[in-house]
Amino acid sequence: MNTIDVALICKALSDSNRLQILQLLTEGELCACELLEHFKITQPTLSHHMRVLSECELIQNRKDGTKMFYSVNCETLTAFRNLIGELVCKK
Amino acid sequence: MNTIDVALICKALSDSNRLQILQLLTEGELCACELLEHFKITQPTLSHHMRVLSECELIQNRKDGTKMFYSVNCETLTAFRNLIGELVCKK
DNA sequence: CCTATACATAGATATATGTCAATATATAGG
DNA sequence: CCTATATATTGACATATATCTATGTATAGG
Repeated sequence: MNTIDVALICKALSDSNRLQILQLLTEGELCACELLEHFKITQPTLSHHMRVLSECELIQNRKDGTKMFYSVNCETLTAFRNLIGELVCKK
Repeated sequence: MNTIDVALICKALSDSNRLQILQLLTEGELCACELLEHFKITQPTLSHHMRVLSECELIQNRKDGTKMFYSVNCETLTAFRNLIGELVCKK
């Protein structure tokens, strides 16, 4: 993961709705309909946010019947967390 | 620091130039003219980026003669790093 | 089949953003 | 004072983004 990848993930997390979605998903898998209940946005807007989070590979999805279940992509999140963790103030 | 603050910092770091600026500044204080040498952008564009980084309090500045020296705001960076560090995949 | 549910896509709109050229401001040196 | 250097500000422009309404698609149940 390089600087551009990290910037892309930061962009995905630069919206507070998406940041909260990721926080919710770290607790476990949720379907779009469950996520939607937590926000004051419409279903298409949530769908847009899920796409943004998917495109930078922060989350993955699984279809079950009519429901789409989303979960954290642990590999990407861990790599991102580690790179941000290296931003240490050397004073 | 709440979710909105974290999202604001992520937005500041969603540009790869700004992310690299922060990385450079973690190594120590630099003036704008020194920072400018690292990028293929004009001076006004750099000035704009420094303002964005300043507005979310990721960096601070100090004037010395005609030069403006920038450095990391350790308190903000540490708080941000810790909050991102809490985004752990619970599988 | 028909309908309801869950989700995605398309299109529109207002706003934000990254960039530059041009200009303004401030300071140091002679 | 005048000039050079360093930086900030302004204004313009093209692009991206967050959001909505309307519509399409797929699946489950009767």
